[in-house]
Amino acid sequence: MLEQISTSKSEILDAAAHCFMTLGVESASVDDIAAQLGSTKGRIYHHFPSKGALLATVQLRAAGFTYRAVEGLIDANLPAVKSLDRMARGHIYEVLNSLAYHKVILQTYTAGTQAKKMSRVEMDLQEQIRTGHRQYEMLFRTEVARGISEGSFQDRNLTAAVAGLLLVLNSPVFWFRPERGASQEFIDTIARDISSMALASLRA
Amino acid sequence: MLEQISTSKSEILDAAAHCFMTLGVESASVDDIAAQLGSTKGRIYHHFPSKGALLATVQLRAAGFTYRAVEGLIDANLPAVKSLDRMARGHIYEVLNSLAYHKVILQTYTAGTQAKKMSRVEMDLQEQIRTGHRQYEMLFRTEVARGISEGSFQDRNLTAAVAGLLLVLNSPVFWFRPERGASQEFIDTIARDISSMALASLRA
Amino acid sequence: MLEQISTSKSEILDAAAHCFMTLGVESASVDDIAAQLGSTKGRIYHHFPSKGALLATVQLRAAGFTYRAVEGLIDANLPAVKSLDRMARGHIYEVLNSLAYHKVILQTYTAGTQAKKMSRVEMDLQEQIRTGHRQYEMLFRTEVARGISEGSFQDRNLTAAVAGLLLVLNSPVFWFRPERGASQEFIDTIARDISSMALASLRA
Amino acid sequence: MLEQISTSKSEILDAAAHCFMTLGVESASVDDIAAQLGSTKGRIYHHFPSKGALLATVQLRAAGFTYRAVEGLIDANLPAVKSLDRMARGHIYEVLNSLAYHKVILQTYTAGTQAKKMSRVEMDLQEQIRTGHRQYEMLFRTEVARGISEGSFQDRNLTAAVAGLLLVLNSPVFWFRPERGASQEFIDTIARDISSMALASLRA
DNA sequence: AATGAATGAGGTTTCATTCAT
DNA sequence: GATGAATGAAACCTCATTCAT
Repeated sequence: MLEQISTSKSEILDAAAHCFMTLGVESASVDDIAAQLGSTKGRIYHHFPSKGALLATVQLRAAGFTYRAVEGLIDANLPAVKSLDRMARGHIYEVLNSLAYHKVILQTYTAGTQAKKMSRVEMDLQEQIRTGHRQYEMLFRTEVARGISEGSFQDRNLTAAVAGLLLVLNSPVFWFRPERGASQEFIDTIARDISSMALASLRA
Repeated sequence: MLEQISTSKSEILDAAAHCFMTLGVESASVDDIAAQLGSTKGRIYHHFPSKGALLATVQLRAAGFTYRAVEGLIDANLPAVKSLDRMARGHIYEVLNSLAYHKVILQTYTAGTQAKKMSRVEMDLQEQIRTGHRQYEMLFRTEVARGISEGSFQDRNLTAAVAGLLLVLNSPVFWFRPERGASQEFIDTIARDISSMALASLRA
Repeated sequence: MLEQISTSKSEILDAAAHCFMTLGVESASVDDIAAQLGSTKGRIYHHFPSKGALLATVQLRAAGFTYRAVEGLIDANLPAVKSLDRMARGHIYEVLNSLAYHKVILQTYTAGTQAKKMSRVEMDLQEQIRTGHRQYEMLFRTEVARGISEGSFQDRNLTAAVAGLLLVLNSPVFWFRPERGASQEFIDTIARDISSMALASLRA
Repeated sequence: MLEQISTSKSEILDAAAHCFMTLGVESASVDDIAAQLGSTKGRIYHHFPSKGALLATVQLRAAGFTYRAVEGLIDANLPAVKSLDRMARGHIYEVLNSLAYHKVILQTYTAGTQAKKMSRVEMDLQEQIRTGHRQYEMLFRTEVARGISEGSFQDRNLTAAVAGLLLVLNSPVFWFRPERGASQEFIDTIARDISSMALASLRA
């Protein structure tokens, strides 16, 4: 899961994420991404077999970012509410930090469901993405379940509860504008408030 | 603001909303919409000057749906929590009822912000949409503010609180599948639970 | 040749000439002409079977304008140079007077030669136009020939000489801007100078 | 101003000029040009951003042809009449030599003036064209002015005189048919006669 | 590793024309 | 006499992709 990625590839992924974010996944052309890179399409096609594969790799990377950021924050010795608060804030910081990537994920979530034809490579990547997403969700699922059994949270359908939780944690993706130059203080406030709202929605 | 819309135009809007929802706003072609209508592109272009204008009109309609549904449910005589609960449920019912339209709104929210070139007409429509959105948000903002002053809600940044609230209320758009034939009972459960979670997230 | 034309038809022809002039024959759409008229395409198609027929009728009218204006100015009793000067000025005044129509003629002259398929009606009209044009040219041809035999003009190929003469007489069509509001005095100057240059080019 | 143009680009320009000439600027489709090239539209759009830009480049090239041909023929040591005669003949030879290009120029001169919406690139090219045209006109303007001061030409409005002069020099564009295989002798005759007529029209 | 030329499929849009009313 | 809806052909343009270098 932690593939080594070359500098050139990494640059391409950053440029792609930026373009997908600013122009939209569908509107951004491979030429746009090349222009952002300051080179030509050829470079991109040398490293990625198709636009779809490039997109999928961006999504995979985004998933990896939050997974690695949150994984280490889980603390089974703390009450679930405390542990989840750490995770929630970690998630939010990471989202704000690699916003372009997470905007891309969001778009693919909301886009049409009726799949267009995909190559084999793209289907494999999509499967990896789904697996990663399930694993990430499981991190939260476990802690929410613990919170319920500890009596801190209302005993609701786990799937719905976790979905709602993650939705709120991702909410800055909808409205945060990094180009306006947010202060660290502002970011801290956001992380604290959103985490607090998200946990409040679960409370008994 | 409540323009009369001809039957033919209305049919086109429904078909467009359906296609935008199932295929995605960008992927759905004008031909797809025409096929859904069982007629030709020409019919669409006779009534709408561009795909962008058609999309904007769909969005405007979606906004009108929830506005009209919720507007009448506000009750300033009730405690804010009660009034907001009525509004929240009304919103959810309307969203589930005209799901295609709201899926479209969601997509345009998450897509790229860096405008591609728009015609005059499209810019005017976008301005109308923004205005309508602000007005709708204001309905909730007022009641949330009242709830805070009544002491029922935590005193948080209003903008963030309302944004979070509406996001949760719109969450079914992400996962609800009407094609699976939801029972009225199920719909009632959804409306109740989501409304409850949304209000819980605001509570002091 | 002097068909009676109804008021409605005449209005349509004026609107068409105006649009053809300002937008170009190809760029001007039937809708543009209808808009200029303040009515809809239907009105145009009620009176003219096709855009091509409408164009041809405009051209025919333009030809008629100059023919009728110049015809009566010929004076076989005067020296050819004098007679031609009267004709030349008459032509220029008429061109400036119905500029839109003459701009249209010019465009069809310069456009591509490889005909697109024409309906029967259009071919008939085109034939009428060619006939009219030949007749009009003949008016000048006769007088130029007389001028040569009188020794006032250089003995050159008649066709080339008349073509050159008419080209110069039509030259204001290329650059005259009626919207700048030319004074009668300016118009008189133009008519005199151009006529003088045109005749000078023939002189022995 | 003398940009180097690749072979492929040059081929495209020739094909475009040919199609614009034979079919008319508006009637000729990009597909027609591609067919003339024996390749696909894609090739054209790889080199030129739009049909308008392609057209403008053709015009620019045409302007360059005559400018370079005539520039070196000016001889301030000769009487203006002689110098202008050299220029006039040079212009005519060049026009006959690159007739397709000059037919295109003519068409754009006579077409509608009310601009349809143009991209930035096209507007820049149009500006270059206008500048080039003014410079070319200036070459003749200077010599005509000299001719007037030398007493060889009638003292008329310079703008009108030069416009008339150039119109006559361009007149073969209206009627010359290269496909009929003109002999060198015929071409020489044309150049001599037209030059003589054009200068005659200026004479005192 | 990267470029630049070229392709072809598919997209949006325009527009002359027909037709029921 | 005139309108408004609808059509279908054809236009311009975009863009993911391939390939020779």
